[in-house]
Amino acid sequence: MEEKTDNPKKVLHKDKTISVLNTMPSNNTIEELAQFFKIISDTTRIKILYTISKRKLCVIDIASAISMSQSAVSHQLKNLKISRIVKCEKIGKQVYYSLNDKHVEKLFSISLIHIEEGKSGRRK
Amino acid sequence: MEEKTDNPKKVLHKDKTISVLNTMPSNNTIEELAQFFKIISDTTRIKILYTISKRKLCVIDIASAISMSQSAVSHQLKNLKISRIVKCEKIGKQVYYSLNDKHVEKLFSISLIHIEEGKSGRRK
DNA sequence: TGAATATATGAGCAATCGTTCATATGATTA
DNA sequence: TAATCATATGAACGATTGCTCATATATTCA
Repeated sequence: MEEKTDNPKKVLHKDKTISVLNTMPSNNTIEELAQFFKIISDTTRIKILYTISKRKLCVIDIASAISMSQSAVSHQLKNLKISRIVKCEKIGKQVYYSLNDKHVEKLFSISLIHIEEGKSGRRK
Repeated sequence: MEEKTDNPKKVLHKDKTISVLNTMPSNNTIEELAQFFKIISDTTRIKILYTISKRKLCVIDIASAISMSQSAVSHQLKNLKISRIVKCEKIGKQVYYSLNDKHVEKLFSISLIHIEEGKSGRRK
């Protein structure tokens, strides 16, 4: 599961490619990076994160705010919780969810800048 | 394709959920955010981005550096190019790819911090 | 205790994704 | 021009994902 096809074939610039490997994180770290971006790459989860970014909310309020079913939201909250991006707190019958990671909002704002720049650069 | 199931059911705290909607980006923007995170949520693409982060490289050098087939890398470079995260420059037979987005490296470093913090918080 | 409410979860299904394989395209060189 | 090299691409296939539906669990309240 480490390396896929061992397919070295040819290298045009061996010296360059070797030096690149020094800055490359370990396979394990790359896998964690990918996993983290995957969790914030779904529109439902992004909406959930925005919804609870200001204050903690219970599941049906989140579902109502983003017009998704309770079940769908609950499933995604579970994923977000496993990834330690949200935390929850049970009060009576309700479970209140809130952000557990101060980095997510920063990632969103940086990425929105990226998106906006892409738009202005794409004008014809 | 805009709203999925229109399933309002009940709202426990209507005042809270309404105020949340003010900070929520448009559906279109959310979709673009999701698309952007999706493109950097694959290990092959992350490795490619790290590989070309220092200097531009041609396809087979990238493939060699990350031990993936030329075809797989070429397919993913196409995706990265469509998303405007990399740019390319043809010189003779080779096509040299490089980063087109200064934000990606920042996202990686912030995310690595998130991952590291997660690890230290998880100790028992 | 029983009904109602809030949340969680398993199964199933359609859609998306990333790879391989085969081959096409485009550029250089003998 | 023919052979070779670098890259791109379409089809196919397996794996993953996110939803719905039905139902389980847990808490409150009458």
